[in-house]
Order: sequence, then C-alpha cells, then structure tokens
Amino acid sequence: MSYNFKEVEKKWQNKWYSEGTFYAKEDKNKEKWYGLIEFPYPSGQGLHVGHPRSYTALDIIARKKRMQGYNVLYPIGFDAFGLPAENYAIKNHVHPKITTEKNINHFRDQLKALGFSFDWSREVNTTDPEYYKWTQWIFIQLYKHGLAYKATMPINFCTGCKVGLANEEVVNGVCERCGSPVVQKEKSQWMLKITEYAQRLIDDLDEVNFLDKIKTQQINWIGRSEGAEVKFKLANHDKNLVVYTTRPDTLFGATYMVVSPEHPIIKELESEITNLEEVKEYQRQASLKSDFERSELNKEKTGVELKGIRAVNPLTKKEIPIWVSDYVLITYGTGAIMAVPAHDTRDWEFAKKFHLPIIEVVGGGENVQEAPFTDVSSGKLINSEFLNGLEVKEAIKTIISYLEENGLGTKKVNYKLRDWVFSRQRYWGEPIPMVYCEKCGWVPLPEEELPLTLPEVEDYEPSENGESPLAKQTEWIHTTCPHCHGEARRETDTMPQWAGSSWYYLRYMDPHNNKALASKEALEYWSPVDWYNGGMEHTTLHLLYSRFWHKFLYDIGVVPTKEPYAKRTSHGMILGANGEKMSKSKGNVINPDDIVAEFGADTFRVYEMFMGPFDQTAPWSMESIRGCGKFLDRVWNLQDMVVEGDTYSPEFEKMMHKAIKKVSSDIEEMKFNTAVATFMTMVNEFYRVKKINKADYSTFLQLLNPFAPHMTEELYQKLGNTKTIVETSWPTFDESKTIDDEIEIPVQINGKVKATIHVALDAEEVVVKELAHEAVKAYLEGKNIVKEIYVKNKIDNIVVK
RNA sequence: GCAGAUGUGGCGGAACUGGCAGACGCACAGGACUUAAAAUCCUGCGGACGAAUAAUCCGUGCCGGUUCGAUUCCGGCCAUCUGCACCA
Repeated sequence: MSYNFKEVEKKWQNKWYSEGTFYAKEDKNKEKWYGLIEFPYPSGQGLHVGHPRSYTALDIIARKKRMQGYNVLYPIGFDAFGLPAENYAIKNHVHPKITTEKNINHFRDQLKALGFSFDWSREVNTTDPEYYKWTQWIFIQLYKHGLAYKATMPINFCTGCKVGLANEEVVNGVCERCGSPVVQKEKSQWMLKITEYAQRLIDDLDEVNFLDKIKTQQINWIGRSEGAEVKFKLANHDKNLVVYTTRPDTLFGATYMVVSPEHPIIKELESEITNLEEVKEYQRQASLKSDFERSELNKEKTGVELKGIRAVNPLTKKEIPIWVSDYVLITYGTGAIMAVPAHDTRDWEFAKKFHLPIIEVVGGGENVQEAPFTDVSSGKLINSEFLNGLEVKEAIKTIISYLEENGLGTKKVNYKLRDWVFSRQRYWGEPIPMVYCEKCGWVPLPEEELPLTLPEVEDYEPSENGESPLAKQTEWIHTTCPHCHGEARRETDTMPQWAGSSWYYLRYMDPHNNKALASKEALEYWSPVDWYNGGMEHTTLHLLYSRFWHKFLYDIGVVPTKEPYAKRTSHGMILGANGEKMSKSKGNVINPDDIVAEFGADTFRVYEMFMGPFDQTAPWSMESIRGCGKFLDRVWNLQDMVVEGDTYSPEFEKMMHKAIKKVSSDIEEMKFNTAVATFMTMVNEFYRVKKINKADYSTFLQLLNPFAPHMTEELYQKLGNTKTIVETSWPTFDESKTIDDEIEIPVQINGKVKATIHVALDAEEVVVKELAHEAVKAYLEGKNIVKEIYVKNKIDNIVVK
C-alpha cells in the first residue's frame, strides 16, 4: 500500500489545529519547558527553506519534552514591522498593513503545512497596536529611567532610503538593505544607553549556556578595553586636550596628536588656527566621505595640521603639533589620540607620510625606523626616564599611578559598543510615544494613552530632508502637552525593527493581557526561555539588544530573571545546490511549498535534519531528499511485516534499548543527523529479519515521531492504538540492556590491526591475551615481544621487534 | 589585519574521554521481479597491486612532534567560509 502523504498530513494537522493539541496551559504542578525560535519577518517571498531547519529542530525537542512530561511552551509570531512592506507601499500604494496581513496569512499556512507543534493561540504580531502598546510602554520606562535621550549626532544616513541607520545596519559602507552609499549626517536622534549595560552584558554571560562562539562574538562586539585618559595641556592656554589610550606606557613616545574632523576643539580654537581654510576644507571632505571610503583605509592616510595651536606632552614637556585626520573616530574614546608612531601601525604610517618624529620607547623591535614595533607581550621601556627597564605591563601600572597622582590622567575602561540609535525616519514602525513642548521639553505620553497608533497616511515616501513620512501629518502631529496642556507636537520618527523583537518572548507568556506586558504569574512561571535557537547573524544585534532590554526590565522589577535566555544555540545556513547562498539572482532558490507538494512535510523535515551537522552550513540536494522519502516509504511498508508481541523481539531487544539511548541524547545535543542515521539502521535491520512485532514497531514510531509526526501517528493508529503518540510517554531504556556481553577486540601488531577476537565483556586479561596471541601467531614467529598494551574491552597491541 | 569556524571516498557526512577510519544516505555498478520501464527488494562500492570476498602497501589539507597507537593531542604552515574592520 503506498503512502498518501497529502491525505495523512492534512488529517493530522486538522486534528492538531482544531483541537489545540499543542496549546500550553499554565500548570504549576508540572515542570515547564520554554522553547523559542526567532519569529519570522513575513516577507512577500514566503517561507525560506532556512526557516524550517531551526523550527524543525526545536519542534523535535519540544515534542520530545512533551512526551517526557514537561509542560511545553513552543510559540510562534511575526516580526512584521520593517522596510520591505514599506517600500512595497511606496511603489504600489498599498497600505503596509494590508501587505503584512496577506503575508502573515501565507506564512501561517506554510508553517501549519509543516506540522510544527506551535501554540497558535499565542501568536503575536509586532504591528498589532495591542502588542506595540507595550513596546511603547517599555520605551517610556527607559525614558523615565534616563536610558533614552535625544542627541544630535553624526549618524549614518542612507542616500537611497533617506533614513538614519544603526552602525549594525551598515555593511561595508553601504546600506544593508538597499546597497546605496551611506554618508554621515547630523541629526537629532533618540538614543538608548546600552553602553550603561556593557559590563553586565559581558559579565552575565557566565550565567547562561550559550555556545562559546556566541559568547565570544558578543564580547568582541562590546569590545572592552582598559587604558587611561590623559590630559594634554595646550601650549599658552588653560585648555586641555584629553585622549584615550590603551598604551599609556608609551607616553614618552607621543610626538604629535590627532583629533577627528568632528572634534569640537577645532570650533573652539577657530580664531587661533592660522590655516583655518585648509582645515575647514578637510572637514568638509571628510563629511562627504561615506563610512566605506573612510574605512577603505589601506589607502593612504590623510590629514592637515592645526597650525597655530600646539599641545604639551605631559611627561617630556615638549610642545608637539596637533593634526586633524579621519583615521581618528569621533565615536570612540575622546575623539582625539596621542600618536606614538614607533609603536602603532596607523600612527607610524601617518608619521612616515608627514615626516613627523618617531621616538622608540619600547625596546625589542628590530628596526623601528622601518616598521612599528607593536608587540605588547615583550619588550622593556627605554627612552622613558622613570619607566626605563620596566616590562610593558608594569610600566602601564606605574604610569597610571603617576598620572593619577599628578592630576594628569585617570585609569579608564572603554567599550567599542555605542549607544543604540533608536530613531527611524520611516512610517512602518512603532510611533515613539513622545511629545515636544516648548515649555516642558520632551514629555512622554501618559500610559493610559497608549497605544499611540500609526495614523493613516497616503504618502509613505520619506521626505528628501530625511524626515519621516509622519512629519507631513500636520493634524496628527499637533497635540497638547500632557504636562502643561499647552501646544505641543509629536515625535515623528518611529522605532527600529529591533524594538518589537527585543521583548516578544515575554509576550508569548501571556499574549492577551491588556493590563501589563504579561502577568507576574506568567512571567514567574515561564521565565526564562529554556532554549533559544536562531541564526548567528543575530548574535550581535537582536540578541544583545534583547538582553539589554531584559536587564533593564529586571532592574525595574518587571521580569524575575537577570537573563532572558538560559540557552542559546544556532543553526547553519542552507545553501543552494551549487554551494552558494540562495538568491534569486543566482537562480538556486528552493521553495518549501514545492518540496512539501512533491515529498510531503515529513520527508522535508527528516531531510533537513539529516543533511548535515545542525550548526554548520549545508548545501541543498534534491537527490538526498529523495533518499529520505525512500526511507519513510520503508517505514510505512514495515506495517506489512508486523506480528503480535507485547515486549521487544529477542533479536531487536538490544538494538531497541541502544536506539532509545542514542536518539534521546542525540536530540538533546542537536545531533539530528546521526539520530536519523540510527532510524535508518534500525529499518535496515527490520528488513533483514523481515518481521517486527508491535512492541518494536510502537517504540520505533514513538522515537521517530518528533521528526516525522504525521506518518508515525497514522501508523501508530493503524497498529490499533487508541492513544495518539503525542499522548504517550517517551520510551525509556535499561542501561544494562544497551551493553553487549560479547565484544570484538582488535589485535594489533605494532599499532596495525592484524586480527579481531571475540571475547566476553570484562573477560580476564590473561584469557584475552592468550586468544590474541593465538590469533596473530603467524606474525609473532621469530620475533621478540618488546611490549604489550592491553586496554580492557578495547584493544590489545603487541609490539614486536 | 583581528576574531570564529571548517578541511575525511565521486558527493553529503560518521567516528563517545587517543583504540578496527569511512556508520547512514546519495550517486554508480551488478542481480531479482517485469513483456518492458519505473518503483521495490538483494548485493557490491576509498585507492594501488591482484582472478580473488588471499596477502601486502598507501590513505582523514600540508610539514613536523608526543604516543605502543593520532581524524582526535601539541607546534608550524596552506586553503576555504563567516563575522568585524583605522576602536588608539
């Protein structure tokens, strides 16, 4: 009888979704397990084959956990604000709400067709005012606690989208989304003080079970460094120029200073700069450069000296020149550096080009006139008076104390992480719930006025000057100040896409609550997320942002845990059949709908788990998926070999116990590919014997159920069971029955296997050795046994000469 | 440049704490069934030399080391991928 997956899959999906089989109910008597996948952005292209890789993996774990008696929450939702819907609206004049709804419906159908055990009663949608009401609420709390502020900052401005971008959205100097060049532009922005949490975001990684590479990436992104801030007095002035350095020990070698083109000191000392025109021209050029051009260094360094002003090296007391150059960034440290060309590659290049003096202060370099000596791990200080002879590390300590004692500087920790630019000049995002009043300044909306909904507009185009489309909504903008009731206007920027996804896992715990983002009880019961799987590409943005929000919510007593996610894993990307990333232009895109139509959801799921190690990239293969279909057909046809039996058949008993053990641990370790291989081996064995009893088959179906839920339920029912598999308990194994009592032992001569012998488990050493010698007699003739290594139950190696 | 990962048959990949390299699948070849094909079932399948499912040798990116024994540990290279990139 051939298997009609279309019928069977529909049948079980209808049952699950109409009966709410996978709805999670709070039950204090049961241990909870909360599994989370990254909710998708409902794009017009529909589901990508990459989505189900992650969803199937956690679906398998969730289904197993349910059978193991856990109260499982495995929710789904949609991260639906975002640029594509808005760009589509601009082009086709369709309200993003409509496109979004249409896309979500499509996604929902696709996800349901794959048989995921999501709790559909908890579906969230970030564009739903009932949802973003709480996104806005969180923003207001951040504002009230001084973590949201307005700042005029040089921001990344996309020349294509006419929109400000976070640093994270700029890839190689071009806009991540549209590919247009990104330039710097001054704009008043809402900022979130994620930097205030930098240290805790590093420290608390100790408390969570994230893959090491995820932790490393977060730590590198936050980029903590230790050093000192040093004051350089300006010559004939009271003013200081403060720099940040990680190498204060090289202070004696600082022969000039560099400030970034945006540094305020240029404006302040304008009247004293004798080549002001030249400097201004340089500043102008720098502002026109995109980030890409600026960082496309390897190019020549450029710069202009600020003539007319000089600084004094606080140790040597010598006057040194001050230059302006775009290799110094205004966004890091103080926007000014002391240049030590002998021991810093960039300073060295600059000094070479502009013929500035190079003084060596750390010995050990071959020839500092040829290349800088930057190795911190070795070398002793020279040409540095009281630091001479000290190791670099010691020298750093000594000089910092000296600077602090003499009021010349302080120890300082710096982070690469910058505050989060939270404003977008876009329509399709959460309105920022703030009002500006001439008298009171920025005032948050009263909470009872939330949600502040997006007004209907006709024109989604951002204006040329970079203002949001909402800026054209004069009626909406005009409002009254919640504080003084005078005339006021609304903020017209909206929030970035990262906002809604920073807290969605909390909403799942209690998605219909209209009094709070979730009830205390629900938060207490379900927190934290036990297992969160997602892509590596979200490690430094989404994952860091949501950890930041969560920590803030913890600080103000909203959530009960310091960290949102107890465990984080990641899946590898699925590539096209040619080994390249799937893309329309390369024509190697696989549409999940086609696969499900041709092979069925179960085959699709099994294949995605079998294709390779879960955390690594894997190319798509049509031949291989056919093989998985063949495997499931063999499983289906096993029903013709079934005989009665309440306990495992003797010939399979050992295999069954071993398989339960193996599959159970493989699922926990996400080694799905070897779990599937185990199933295949079992089926081969069943076919070899051509007979399988009900007990063997039932257990096999239970183990396979998380991978191929539809077919296994159907077969289980055909066996005459009244329960469905999801109602049964996960099979258990007896450790003693997984151990072979007779084992094979390889016998080696000089490390090469020459024979294998069969002995009882834990057999006496003498007995084994005797058998071994007998087996390799021919090789021992005329030779001396120099040594013999016997490892119990493992191997016998005889060394001869 | 920095950080992380990967490198094993024709291909995707397996190998627990150092102990029989190549599980499982794909492709391929042969056989059974069939009027025939497809499907299905069975068998073989790293390379060299063999008639051989005899023996031997080679073989986990490259070079070297530790060890009775290395895909696994150590040192040094090479290649590919991903992320970051003037962070002082």
